[in-house]
Amino acid sequence: MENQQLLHGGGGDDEPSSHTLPSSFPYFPPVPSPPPPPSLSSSDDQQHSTLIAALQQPPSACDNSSNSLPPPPLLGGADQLAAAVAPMMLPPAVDWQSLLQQASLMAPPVPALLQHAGVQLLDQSGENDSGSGGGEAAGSSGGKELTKANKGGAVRAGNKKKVSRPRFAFQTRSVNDILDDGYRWRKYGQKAVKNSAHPRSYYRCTHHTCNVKKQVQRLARDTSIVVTTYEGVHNHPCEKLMEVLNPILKQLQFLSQF
DNA sequence: CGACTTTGACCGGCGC
DNA sequence: GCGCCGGTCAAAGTCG
Repeated sequence: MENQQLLHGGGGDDEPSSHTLPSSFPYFPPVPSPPPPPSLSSSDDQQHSTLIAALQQPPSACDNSSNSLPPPPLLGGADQLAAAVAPMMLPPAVDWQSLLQQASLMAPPVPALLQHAGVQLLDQSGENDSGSGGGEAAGSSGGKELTKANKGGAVRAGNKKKVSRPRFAFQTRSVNDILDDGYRWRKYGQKAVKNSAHPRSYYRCTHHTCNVKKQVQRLARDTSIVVTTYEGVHNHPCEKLMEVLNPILKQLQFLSQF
């Protein structure tokens, strides 16, 4: 698991549904020269042959949870930030705490830092709905007040059509299903998926104002590969990230006084 | 006791 | 119209 890899590949019938992410997808910070889009091959064989992009980040201090997956994104971000900032003399007036909080809000750790790590996301999707980002909080308001008659698919129907939200997926090679991305998730469902011996699990961010969801599923053909699909944008900072960064921030603030 | 997981049921979308 | 499928709900169970 230490050699967990982040993989990239095209869509397949045994993978979570996914689509090409529009360039305007707000999840990611601007990237100077975006990597070529994943070649979405319809061929199942080719699909696996496109698995690439081994993660080059060191294991994360942020990864202290039950699962052994390094949350590369988080750590990479923290490390990179510290490495970039530490050598500089910092003006004491800078509010690093709020800066990082903003950064955390604007660029959720997983996708953004994956890109920092040189990893191509396997599969990014999101038919830009107008409510990405801030819209997530609004979207969460309707969910809890569903009557029994409205449960299930009625949620989507109630919001007009199928409400598309920012989505992206990536593959990791790991024995653990759950990728510790620094956020807290609550499992709310599990379904057997057609053509796959492994069920798909559904998780929701436990933050009360956040309605981000993710799906976790193993590939049918290569059970060592876990496909994680995120849907939505966190509207709150990553708790674990802030935990990791707080000591660094304090040091930086201290050093910046000289 | 609260937070979380499990699991069967329910619902809408979609293809035939 | 019907049946399959994916996604979600919520009660019951589990855990710390």
